[in-house]
Amino acid sequence: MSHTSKATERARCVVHVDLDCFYVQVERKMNPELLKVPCAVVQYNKFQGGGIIALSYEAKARGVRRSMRGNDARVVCPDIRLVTVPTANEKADLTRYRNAGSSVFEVCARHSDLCERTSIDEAYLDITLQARTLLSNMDEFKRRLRLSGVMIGTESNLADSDEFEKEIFWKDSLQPENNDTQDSLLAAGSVIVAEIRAAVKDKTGYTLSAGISHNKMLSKLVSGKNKPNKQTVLSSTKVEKLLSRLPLRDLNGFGGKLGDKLIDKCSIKYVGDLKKYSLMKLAKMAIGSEIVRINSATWMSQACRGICTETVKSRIAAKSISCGKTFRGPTRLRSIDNVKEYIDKLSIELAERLQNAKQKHRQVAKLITVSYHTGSKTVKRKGQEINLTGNISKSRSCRCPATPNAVNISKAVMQVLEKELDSECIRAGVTCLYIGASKLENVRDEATGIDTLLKKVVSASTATSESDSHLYIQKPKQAAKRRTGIEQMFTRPLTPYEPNKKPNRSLQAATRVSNDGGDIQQKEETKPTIHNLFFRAKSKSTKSNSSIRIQNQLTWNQVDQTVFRELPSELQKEVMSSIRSEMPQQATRRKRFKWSQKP
DNA sequence: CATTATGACGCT
DNA sequence: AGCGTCAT
Repeated sequence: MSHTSKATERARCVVHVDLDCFYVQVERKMNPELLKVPCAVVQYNKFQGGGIIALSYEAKARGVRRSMRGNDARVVCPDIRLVTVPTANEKADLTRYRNAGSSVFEVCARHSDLCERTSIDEAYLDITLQARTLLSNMDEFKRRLRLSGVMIGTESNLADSDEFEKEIFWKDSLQPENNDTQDSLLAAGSVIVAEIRAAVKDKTGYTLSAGISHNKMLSKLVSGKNKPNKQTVLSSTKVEKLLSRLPLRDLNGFGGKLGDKLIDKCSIKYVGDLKKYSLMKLAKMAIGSEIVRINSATWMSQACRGICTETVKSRIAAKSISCGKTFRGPTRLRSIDNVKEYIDKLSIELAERLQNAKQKHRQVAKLITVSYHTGSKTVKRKGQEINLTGNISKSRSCRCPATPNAVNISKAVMQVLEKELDSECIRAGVTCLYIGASKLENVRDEATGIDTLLKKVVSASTATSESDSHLYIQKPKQAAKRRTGIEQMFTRPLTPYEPNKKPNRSLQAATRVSNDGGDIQQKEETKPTIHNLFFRAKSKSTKSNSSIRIQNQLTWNQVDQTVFRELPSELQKEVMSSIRSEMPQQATRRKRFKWSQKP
C-alpha cells in the first residue's frame, strides 16, 4: 500500500479546523448566562422568531436544527434561548463574528507553518514541517504527547459513533513509535493540533474541532466527527475503507447537483463506488451524457481514492468582501428610489469593511460588483396567468472609486444599476441586492492605489533592474519574536500574505491515479489530462487565447492624477514614457492637459 | 412571502 | 465580464 518510504517522505500533515457552533460561542462569551443552556443565534426575529443560523449542542440534542424558524425551535425546545444577530443599516451585521474569527485564526497562523482561512469559522493548516521536526526528537515528542492529552493508538471519545466509525477512527490506528509510517507524522501532528487548540482557547476563549490527515479533503471530512472541542485523526490506512461506505454527498464537492446526478443516473451510493469508473469512463460520461463536466473527471477520479493535491495557502484575509440583503415577498423593492435607499445602506457597511481591510491587511479593492435578483415574472399563456419561477440574477461591475467611502461606492453602483433596472425589473420587483468589492490588492502605502500604479508602471516597462526592487511591495519581514518555554517550540511567526495561484482542479499536475485505494501520496508527474486526451487539437488552438494573457499596458485613463502627483518626478517621467509608447502622440498630448477628468 | 449572508471558484 | 455551483 502506501507505506513506502517515498510516500512517507512526501506525506503532508494537513489540518482542518472548525469553530464549534461559532456564533453561539461568540454570544456566550459576551453573555455567560447562555453557557450550558440550549440556545441559538437567529437573524431578523420579526418573522416567525427569525431564522436560526447557529445553535448550541444542547439545542441540537433537543432536535433544533439550523434553518429552523425561532418559533419552530421553541416548539421542540421551549426553554431555548434565542439571540438575535446585531443589525446595522437595516441588515444583519456579522462583523462581530468576523472579528472573533480573525482573532482565532491569527492565533492559528502564529502557531502553524501555513494557515488558510476559508470562511468565517473554518481554516486549513499545514503543519507538516512542524510535525516532522517534532518526530525527529522522540523524547520531546513523548513529553509533549503527555502534556497534550492526545491519545495515540487507543479508542477515544466516540460515544456517538457506530462500530464502523470506531474501527476507523483512532482504534489502533496510529503507531508513533514507527518512524517509517505516515501515521507517525499524523501522531506528531495531533500533538501540535492539541497545542494549537489549547492556545486558541487560552487567547480567545473559543473551542474548535479539528480533523488531521494528509490532505485538505480528508481533514475536512473528519474534522466534525467528534464535535465539539475534539480532534479526529484519519490514518491513510483507513481511507479506502472509510470511502467505501461514505455516502457520496458527504464528500466535499459532491453535495450538490453533481452528486445528485451521479446518484440518480449512475446509481452510485458511496464515494468508493466511483472507483469503478476509470478516468476514461468518467471522461466519456462527461462527453456523452453531460453528467459530469469534463474538467471534473480528473478531480473525481482522485477524490474517490482519497487523493487531493490541493495545497494549503497562506492567507487569513478574505479575497473579496461583499454584503447584501434579500427582500422577500411584500418587502421586495419596487422603485429605483427604493433600490437606491438600500444601496446606500449596503454601501455604508461595505465602506466600513473596506477601511478595515486596508488597516488590517493593507488591502485595497479594485473592483466593485453589484448583483440583484428580480422576482419571477408572470406570463399569460392561453389566458392563464402562469408564474415563471426561477428568479433572474444579474451582476455588473465597475471600477472601485479611489476613495471608497459610502457615498462614492453608492454613486458608482447606482450609475451601473440605473441602466439595468428597466421597468420590467421594477414591475417584477427586486428580491435581492448585493454589492461587493474584489480584486483586493496588497499595498503598503497610505496613499490608495499608489503601489498598484507603481506595479503597473514597472511591468509595463521592459527592464526590471535590481534598483527597482524597492518599488515592489515587500513581503513583511518576519518579526523574530522571542518566545519562551514550550511555546517557543511549536510556534511560528505570522506568515506573510501571498496571493494565490489560480488553481484548476483538472489541469494541475497530479493526474496519475493508482489502483491501491489507500494511496494518498502526492503524484507529481504530469500526465495527459482528460482535457488533452480528448481535445488535444482544440486545447492547442485555444491556448494562445486563454492561457497566455498579456498584461494590460498602462493608459492615461487608468492614471489617477492625485496618485500621479505623488510620484517622484523620475517616476512621473517613466509613467509618461510608458504611456506615450502605446498611444498616438496627438492623443497623448491632448489628454495631458485634460486628464483631470477621470474615466 | 419567508433558508440569510457571504465566500470561493469554475465555465464560457 | 457575467453567470452558475458549492458550502455553511
